[in-house]
Amino acid sequence: MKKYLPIFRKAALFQGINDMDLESMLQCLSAKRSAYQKGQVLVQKGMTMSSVGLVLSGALHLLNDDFWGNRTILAQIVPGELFGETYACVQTAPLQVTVQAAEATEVLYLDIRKIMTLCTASCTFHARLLQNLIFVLAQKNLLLTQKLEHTSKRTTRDKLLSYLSAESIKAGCATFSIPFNRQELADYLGVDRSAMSSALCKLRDEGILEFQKNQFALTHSVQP
Amino acid sequence: MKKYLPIFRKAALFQGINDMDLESMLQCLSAKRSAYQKGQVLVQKGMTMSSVGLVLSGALHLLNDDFWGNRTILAQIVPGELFGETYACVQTAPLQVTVQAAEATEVLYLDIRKIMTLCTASCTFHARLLQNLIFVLAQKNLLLTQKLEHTSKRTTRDKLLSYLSAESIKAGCATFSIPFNRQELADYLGVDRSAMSSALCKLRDEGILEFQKNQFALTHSVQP
DNA sequence: AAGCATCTGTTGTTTTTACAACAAAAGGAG
DNA sequence: CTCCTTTTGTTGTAAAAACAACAGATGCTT
Repeated sequence: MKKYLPIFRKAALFQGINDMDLESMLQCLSAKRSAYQKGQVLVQKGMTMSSVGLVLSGALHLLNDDFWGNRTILAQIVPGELFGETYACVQTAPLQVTVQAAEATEVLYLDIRKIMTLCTASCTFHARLLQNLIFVLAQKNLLLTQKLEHTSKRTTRDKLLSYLSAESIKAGCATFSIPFNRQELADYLGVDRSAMSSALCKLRDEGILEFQKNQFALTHSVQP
Repeated sequence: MKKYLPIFRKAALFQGINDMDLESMLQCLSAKRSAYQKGQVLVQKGMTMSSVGLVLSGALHLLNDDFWGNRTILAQIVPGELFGETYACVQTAPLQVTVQAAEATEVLYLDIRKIMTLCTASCTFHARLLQNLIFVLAQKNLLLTQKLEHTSKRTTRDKLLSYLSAESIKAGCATFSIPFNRQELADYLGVDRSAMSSALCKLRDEGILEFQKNQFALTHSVQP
């Protein structure tokens, strides 16, 4: 593991931790190494992660393939960087992305539970505060990722369907209300209000959804 | 402060912390309360934050106004939720958003340094690990926010200018290279590759930028 | 109830995009 | 060097969006 010291030294996760501490820490965290070939999929969209991945060599791509096969690169992960930390911190959330090796890549996996649990319970609620902050940041990550998933759709229609079906799923009900008026929704989706209004009414005319004010109902199951 | 207990109980930041601990903790963290009127701006884009804001009542909007006045609502913050935590955790990063009161709103500010510093130094590098994880998550937040800023532009041309000028600033140099080929860049920006290629060449013909392969140079200062 | 401001839907025009199909350039392997 | 693959640029067409201007609906205040 020593040959990766240059990577560890520049890794954000290990800043301020010296080489000696590092080695014992890696054992303590039960770090495990894996290697992948170019194009190989490390984790599939929809799965969950219980550990954080640290790229040792090569590069990864975070991909978002939609239903029709449009592929969006959300990010590129290079040596020293992490992936999956958001989903490891919010284990109830299934991966919204697929992780693929952009080239031959080595990865070090660290168990998130061992990272989060402070050895000595010195100041209980202060430690809890840090854990909560981590959770908040990870969840905000998810919100941003979700918004990106909506706004990355090519047409206003698809942006609407992506957003509304996500809201529907979140509400656990075909009928739901949204926290935006039309102008705010248009701003959120990054589109023109009047064009969005047209698209909305067209969807209603096609019988795909119903609405009045900010109460919506998806009447057909639609692939976002 | 007791009247906000229902808010505190459902606030993600305070999960797993009981009411008694909470009160002493708030003093320990030197929490400070402020009130705002509808439409009032709490923090302006470009500033920095040294504390985290917790909304007690009302609602906030995170706004992104671009150079020409197009306004995007990045998020809505309701009671119990935080704002500014990303920028408080990465204090070198100036706010990319403006925080505005969507209605009359009360906010509780918590000093981030007091949150991050564990009272007893029990397991030094483990605590450091948590701090680093927080930093990583906050920075990923920034990356997602930046991508959103690019992709929320209405035209391919503006998306390109937004992205390239950001890369230029990041490189600290008018000439810089990007980590994508054309197809990957198009995927990242969520646009069609060939249309993007056209837009790129048009910008070159107009003398706004030069490029060969993934080496770019902005020849005029352009407002993204 | 009347008046006013805000929100929402409608329509037509212009601009921009996605898409497709192809041509040119660059890079690698034998 | 030549063949082959990948990448990048070009062009034309059909679809979609932005924009602007307006009309109807809704809600609030007086």
